[in-house]
Amino acid sequence: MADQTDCQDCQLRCRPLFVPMTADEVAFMRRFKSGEAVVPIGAEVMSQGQKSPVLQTVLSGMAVRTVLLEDGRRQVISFVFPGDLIGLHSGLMGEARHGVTAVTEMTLCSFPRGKIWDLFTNQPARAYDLTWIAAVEENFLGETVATLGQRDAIERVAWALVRVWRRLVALGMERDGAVPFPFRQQDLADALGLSVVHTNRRIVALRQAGLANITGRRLLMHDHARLSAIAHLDMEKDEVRPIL
Amino acid sequence: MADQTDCQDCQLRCRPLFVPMTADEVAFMRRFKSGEAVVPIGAEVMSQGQKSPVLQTVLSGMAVRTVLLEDGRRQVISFVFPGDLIGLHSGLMGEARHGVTAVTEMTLCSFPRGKIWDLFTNQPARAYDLTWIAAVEENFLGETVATLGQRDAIERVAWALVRVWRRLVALGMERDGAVPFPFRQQDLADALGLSVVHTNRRIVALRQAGLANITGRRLLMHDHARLSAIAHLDMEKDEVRPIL
DNA sequence: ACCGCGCATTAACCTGTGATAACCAGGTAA
DNA sequence: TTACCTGGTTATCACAGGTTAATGCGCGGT
Repeated sequence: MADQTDCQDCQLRCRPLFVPMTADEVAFMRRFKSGEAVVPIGAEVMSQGQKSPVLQTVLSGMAVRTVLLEDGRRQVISFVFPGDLIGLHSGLMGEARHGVTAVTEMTLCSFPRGKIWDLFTNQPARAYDLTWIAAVEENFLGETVATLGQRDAIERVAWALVRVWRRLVALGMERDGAVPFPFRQQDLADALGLSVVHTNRRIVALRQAGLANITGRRLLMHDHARLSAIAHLDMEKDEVRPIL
Repeated sequence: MADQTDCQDCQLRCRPLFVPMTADEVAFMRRFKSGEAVVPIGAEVMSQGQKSPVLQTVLSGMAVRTVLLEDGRRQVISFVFPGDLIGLHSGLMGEARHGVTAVTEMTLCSFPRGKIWDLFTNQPARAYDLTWIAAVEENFLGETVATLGQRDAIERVAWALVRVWRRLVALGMERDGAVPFPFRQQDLADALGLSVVHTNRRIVALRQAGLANITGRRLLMHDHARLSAIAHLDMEKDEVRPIL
């Protein structure tokens, strides 16, 4: 395991996006961590309807959280980025109600499910953070519901692009006005409740308006302010959040 | 405060819908509880954008959780029923991103925000439950996103009615094949991302098909199985959940 | 250098839902 | 009794977005 990241040296958790950990917490996480997993592009990190034996924090790579419907359609619940936690639901409740599929190769930091109780009894601060993470996620889903329920197509697409952009910028992944964008237009469409065709129409419109552009697996942001205005997202600084 | 419910005698938490509490937990909750609040019909339990000094469990009555958009439109994020927790977000993170408005008179069991930390340090089992509650809620919002993103109007309406029905039945509120339904069609429409007019068209269709009927602030369920099929909800037993 | 395949893009056509508006039923205030 | 208000119902018409299908294009494989 010489190639694994020691929590002590973990670059990810030091990003300003995340709440800093105390030395004590880092020490606990090192004991809590059971290993790392590498997931190839396109593979399922977690399958809908199954129990997951682990809780995982994304160290690198991206994924989509999806619900598969009986009739074959799917809904992308959310995009998954480095720092996000996977498996909390299935960890606490029974089986997972959604699946997680990697859209790039990913490395995951694994924590055994059996030790969660240990975390609650011995590390109240970490338990608090875990709840906080769940609350952040719930909050975000609330915004998603509002977007799908009330916004029209251009607004939805703009919203998704700005959300992805801001998150990756906060992670320090921006280079020359662009961030990685490994998602397909089909993923975007499934996330926004639109058809691929119409999603494409709207993306083209944004491109022609000179606001943003998706090309070569990258998202180029030309006018963050105007796009945010279309998305009805204010320009406030994103809040920090805990990381496991 | 002679008219307040003692946690010891609380009928609500004894419903089979909820995970039973140990005597020790009940004792803690009695100390944790700071009082009760009665909210009149139509009043705001919590306002969007404000800090809430308390965490509250609904003892009786119902509400809608809503997000107000700049342009005056609103999205109903979810309906709130007895046993639900209000204020977790604003309790952990800063201010609330959504508001809660009573659609009937409500009684709420209040817990001071300042004691949350106490809960995490001294009652790990209760802290675990709190996280569990957050996860259940998040899970439900995921289902909501899938519904708004992928379902058409009839399916959405059916979904909402079945969800409300099952929850109230689990709470023992069913009488003669009907449960209280204090929400307006406008609330339903705002929850499902439909116009009131179209929501009404679909409700009428369900009524004429003899599946369900909303009348006199009550929901009559005539064919739970068929309505569930339309809503793409399977007939499995609802899981239990913790209550604070 | 050519083939094949997954994605993006465009076009033509169709439909579910929204917007508007008018009307109705029941509750309540005077 | 009347007037008024809230919430539900119905009809008409327009359009955002869905559906289908054909075309283009870049890239890895042979």
